[in-house]
Amino acid sequence: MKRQTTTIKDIARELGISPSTVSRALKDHFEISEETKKAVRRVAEELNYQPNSLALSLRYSKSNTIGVIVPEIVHFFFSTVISGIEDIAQSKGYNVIITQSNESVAREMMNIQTLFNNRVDGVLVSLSKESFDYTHFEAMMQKGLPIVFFDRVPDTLNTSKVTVDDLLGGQQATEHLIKQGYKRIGHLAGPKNLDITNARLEGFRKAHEDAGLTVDEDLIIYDQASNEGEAYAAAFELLKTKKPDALFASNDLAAMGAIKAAQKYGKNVPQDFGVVGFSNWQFTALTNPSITTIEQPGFEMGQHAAELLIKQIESEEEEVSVESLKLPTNLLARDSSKKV
Amino acid sequence: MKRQTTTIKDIARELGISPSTVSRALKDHFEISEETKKAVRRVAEELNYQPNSLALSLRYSKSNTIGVIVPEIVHFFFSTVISGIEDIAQSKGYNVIITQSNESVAREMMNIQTLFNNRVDGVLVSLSKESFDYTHFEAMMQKGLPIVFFDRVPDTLNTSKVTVDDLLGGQQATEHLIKQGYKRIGHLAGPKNLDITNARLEGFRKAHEDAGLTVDEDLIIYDQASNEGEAYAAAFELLKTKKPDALFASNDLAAMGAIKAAQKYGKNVPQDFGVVGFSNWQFTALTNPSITTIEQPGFEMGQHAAELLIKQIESEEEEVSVESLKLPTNLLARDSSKKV
DNA sequence: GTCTGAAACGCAAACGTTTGCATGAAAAAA
DNA sequence: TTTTTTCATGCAAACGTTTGCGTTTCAGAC
Repeated sequence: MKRQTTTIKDIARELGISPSTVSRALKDHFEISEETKKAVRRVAEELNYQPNSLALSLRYSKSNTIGVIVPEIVHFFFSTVISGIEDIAQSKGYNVIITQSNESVAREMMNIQTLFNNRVDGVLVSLSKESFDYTHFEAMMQKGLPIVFFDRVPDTLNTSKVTVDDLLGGQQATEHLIKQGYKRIGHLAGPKNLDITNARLEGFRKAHEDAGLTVDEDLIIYDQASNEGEAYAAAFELLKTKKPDALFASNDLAAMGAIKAAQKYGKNVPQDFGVVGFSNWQFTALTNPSITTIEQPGFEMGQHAAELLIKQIESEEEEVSVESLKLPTNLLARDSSKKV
Repeated sequence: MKRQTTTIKDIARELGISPSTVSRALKDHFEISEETKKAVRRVAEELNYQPNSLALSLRYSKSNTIGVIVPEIVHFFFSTVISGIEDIAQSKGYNVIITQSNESVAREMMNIQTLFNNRVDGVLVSLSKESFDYTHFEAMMQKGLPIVFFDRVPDTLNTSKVTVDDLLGGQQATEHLIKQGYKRIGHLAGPKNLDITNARLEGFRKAHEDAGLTVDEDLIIYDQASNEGEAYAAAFELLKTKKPDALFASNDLAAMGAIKAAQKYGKNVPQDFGVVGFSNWQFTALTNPSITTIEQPGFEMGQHAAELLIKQIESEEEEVSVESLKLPTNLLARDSSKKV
């Protein structure tokens, strides 16, 4: 079935004038007479004229579209960020094309290429787990494609990024546990090579330091937190051998595993064992006990990233301005850590 | 910063031939000599030529882009559907533009208009809660824009739709409870005006009928299931007055509320009170007890909807073929209903 | 020598819009 | 009346690509 649209030419034909006059009339150009303008507007209304964005994009070499590459859409945090992106984009007249890398660099490279070929005005990226090499992004940036990274950002590339203040988050979590009166606090950390792992750990240390406590290195377990079962096992082992009385887990799933381990071990959460997670996944408010966690401002992150990108797109200047934003985290104190 | 791209003209200039020859050479046209083809391919490679999709879209009046309108992205089910859409779209060479209605008709109308103006080849829609009038969609369809609805579909419009078999789901949930030995099963239903509410309720009745049981109408509560607290109150009240020994909730949040109410009331879940939810939200596997629920195949729904749409887009025929798909649900038996 | 035919390529229009410049008519000034 | 000015509109090119049709060139047939 053919798409039925009315173009400027149709209006022109209808009125017996030229397309250029119609174009100008619609833009309220001063050189067009009131009469003609009125007639054009009337016919445009009648035929329900809608400008063809494709033609405009070609003409101006600007598509008013921004591309997004996320590891996966089905993820509370990422979908929240996307929602924030969509919010700003919408308000500034941009469309949003979503692609997912599924944590694969190969797919990521395909995506950025496709987006480029589709002439998006800029791209927002959160890296896949496999991405340690950033040359595919660099190449695009050299061709003049504005890119802003968020959450999972490249360490070396000189580019705009928006992240969460993981150090602060780690600090808030730990500080909270200390204030609640827990003494031997363990940490289920992420993989050692990730920036966020180290930042959260640093926050963990800083909170101890600020409270005049020393960190027992044996209570820090790396890379056993990628899912609930793994965390359960690690926490159980830790309970048996090192006798912690609280645990700061680097994500909420791990926190859940830790709680179950503690309960299995015979501890009462939170009375004799406190747990704090990270990310504020939806389920944390629903479990029993509900889980204390660190809220990451995903929506705001999307908004800021989109704003930064659009600013860059619409900037007249030759050299791009590089800005880095670190958004503050927020402690959500729930039942899993309320000793009193 | 100007975007730096190479066009067919650049290649033509470089070789001193005409753009048309370059175009044909790149498409391996038979009227172009081997020599020229080779030269063109070499230069195209050198200059890293990438065809301008915008120009192609304009030329062919086809953008290879499909639009999506969902109530909200930050929702496990919808993001799963989107993921399925993206999967098919990607494999068939389409881009996906995402918009959200935020449950507002006004926004929905804006979105469909924007998508149309951006010349998407077709649109996938899940209705907002406010959408009882479908004229804005009808208008677009009359203009030749293919639309396929999914999940929340219009009852009257003659169009392709993909839904979940809610009747089957309600039946599976209820049947399961009956088989587990529960006798007085209540139902926290959705709003009365929704199709899904009635379908699930019908399944609830059918299961009773099949088992030779009669439904106690007093055990059916409408529209008290939109969040956890509401469901908690409704379930508690029901427990006090009507003494059910099990509850089929029309969504997982409500199931959670019902579990908490039952526990508060002194019941042991699942020993003396069984609960089944609907949707298989992520948290249902993590709670204590884990929640038995009905799995809705969101990813497959996205895939099917996208396939239907693309088929319609690429169909040569004048009149669109209307297809309705009902996807089977699946019972996930967990702890909240395992009496034995 | 002219003619035919095939091979290889170029011209120009088209998709829908914008915009610098030219053109036309009418009104005002000479 | 002629010239200048003003006002309103049209022409054509451009964005990048494709494609029907025409043109050029050259080899071979007559």
